[in-house]
Amino acid sequence: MNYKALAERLLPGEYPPLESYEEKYPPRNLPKGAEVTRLAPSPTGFIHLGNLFAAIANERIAHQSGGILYLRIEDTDLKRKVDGAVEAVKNALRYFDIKFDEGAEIGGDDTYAPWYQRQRAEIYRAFVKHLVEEGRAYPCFCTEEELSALREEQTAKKEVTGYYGKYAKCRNLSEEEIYRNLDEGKPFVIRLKSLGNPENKRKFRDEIKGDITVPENDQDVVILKSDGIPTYHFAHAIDDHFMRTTLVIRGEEWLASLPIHIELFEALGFERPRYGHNCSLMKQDGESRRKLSKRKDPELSLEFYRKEGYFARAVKVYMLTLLNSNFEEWYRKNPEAPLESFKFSAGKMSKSGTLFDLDKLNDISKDELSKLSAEEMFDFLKTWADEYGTETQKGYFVDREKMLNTLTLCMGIGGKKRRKDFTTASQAMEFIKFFFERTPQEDEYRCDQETRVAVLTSFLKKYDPADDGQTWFAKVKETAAENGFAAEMKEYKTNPENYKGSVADVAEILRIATTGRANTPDLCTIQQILGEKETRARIKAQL
RNA sequence: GGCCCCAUGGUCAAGCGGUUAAGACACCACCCUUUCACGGUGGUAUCAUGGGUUCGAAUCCCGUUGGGGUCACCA
Repeated sequence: MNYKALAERLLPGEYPPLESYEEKYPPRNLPKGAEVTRLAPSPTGFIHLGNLFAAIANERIAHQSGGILYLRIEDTDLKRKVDGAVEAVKNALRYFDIKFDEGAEIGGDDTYAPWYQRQRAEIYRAFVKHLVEEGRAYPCFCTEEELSALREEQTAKKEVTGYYGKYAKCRNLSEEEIYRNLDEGKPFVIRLKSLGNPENKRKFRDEIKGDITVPENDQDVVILKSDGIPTYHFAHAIDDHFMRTTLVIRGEEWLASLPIHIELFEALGFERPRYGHNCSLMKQDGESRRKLSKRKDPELSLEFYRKEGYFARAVKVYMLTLLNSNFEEWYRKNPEAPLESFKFSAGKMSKSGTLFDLDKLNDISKDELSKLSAEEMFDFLKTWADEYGTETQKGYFVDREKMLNTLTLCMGIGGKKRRKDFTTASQAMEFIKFFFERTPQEDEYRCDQETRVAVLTSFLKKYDPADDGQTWFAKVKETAAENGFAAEMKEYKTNPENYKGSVADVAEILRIATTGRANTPDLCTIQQILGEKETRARIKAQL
């Protein structure tokens, strides 16, 4: 077989010599130990927590080693393309402070561009042509129908499915048959002529999983599709070589195709990058758990977290605690240190699937939010409200002074202990709402109407907006005593049967009457800020 | 089904041949309390299973079971 002629027929025309690509995309001039990592999404525009999870790992590893993180767009499949996707991905990641050094629409060093795989067609084809010339790749004319028939046959016979060995029909086509097919204008793909045998196992060192065994590949995988564009596997080998990637951190779902990638790198004569296959973020689905999916879990999209107003740093801290098990302890000891100063390590990444735990995220969110100053909170909430808030909510920010005071009170700034009442911007906006209007009753009074009216009436009689906190609370106690409630907690606890309840219950009645809720900051201060008129009006309305 | 990965409380997990098997979230109780929160203290709860190896196993080996991933001209 004249492979040279076949290659020319399959991929006609002059291609630059292979070495020229080595020169065009030279090894990077980086300090020793610097890692080059990448994020390589397909342009569906959809990005979820699992993607962020991997993104943070790649970003940390690149930047803490003095290396490079770049963005490559894997757009070899037109069906996946969505307009504006690259912008969407960049925005989502920027929100979480993932910064690229170079890549699609990033700017920076363009030595290794283009960053869209579709624009790299020539490089791929040059190397495919080379493989054909060497007899390591061949055209395949099988139709979709033939292929699926083959599948069924193999399934029925309980054999491994795929295009390999004796099932690789086109592998053994004669020269005449090939040219006849070509002359008839039959569409074709180009497949790798695999030399492997899955019975042979190889030791492989994975940066996350450690030593694993990998069977040799024997699948004659498609490397160039009938539209002349490579498949993921082939593009991966070419791109990660010429973009000089040193470490590929990618999802565990790729582990199964590692044998293909190993063979491809060897066939091309490239040194391969190191790999780390990270566990997927899982979701509880009824009895079992499964990996996060774009289709089934839209609520886990990054967009969802922005809409809810999750604090980016909190999400990042949570991801980091999942990513590196020693992070949490480090963070506890170094609460003030920038997150970047944590020594991230691929070897510390979990080997088994991790269930996403919203409770934990929420806890971290409260902590992170409680560290903000009133101004920082103002900015955080305003940014959120500008994009996602209602008109009413946007209005809260008009009177900056009032908003700042409100936040100061609601966050417990200046008090002994910071409050931690809300998890997200949208929750925060709900929480502070009673300042601007009495919220519709969220919590029910836990007493009968008669008691409530009696309590409120006697409080109203004593109420004086000029009272300071102590005097105010003394009056709450009096109100309690007058209505059969214990004024002192201790007294109530020793003889609960003597009372209807304690001063706490009275305070709750007043709180609900004033705000609509049982959970608010200091009630006395709230009433002061609301003013006498508003306070009286709100309470009277509850009689 | 074949192949590969994984296995410590409800969840995230420390542990690397000898520990009372850390810690965090959640849950419960109590304490603090000028109410709501915050905070503090304590508690419930884990080494999937069967065999080895060893004086000694959560830790090493093998089997079993269970969970996950993957088997496209998708990435």
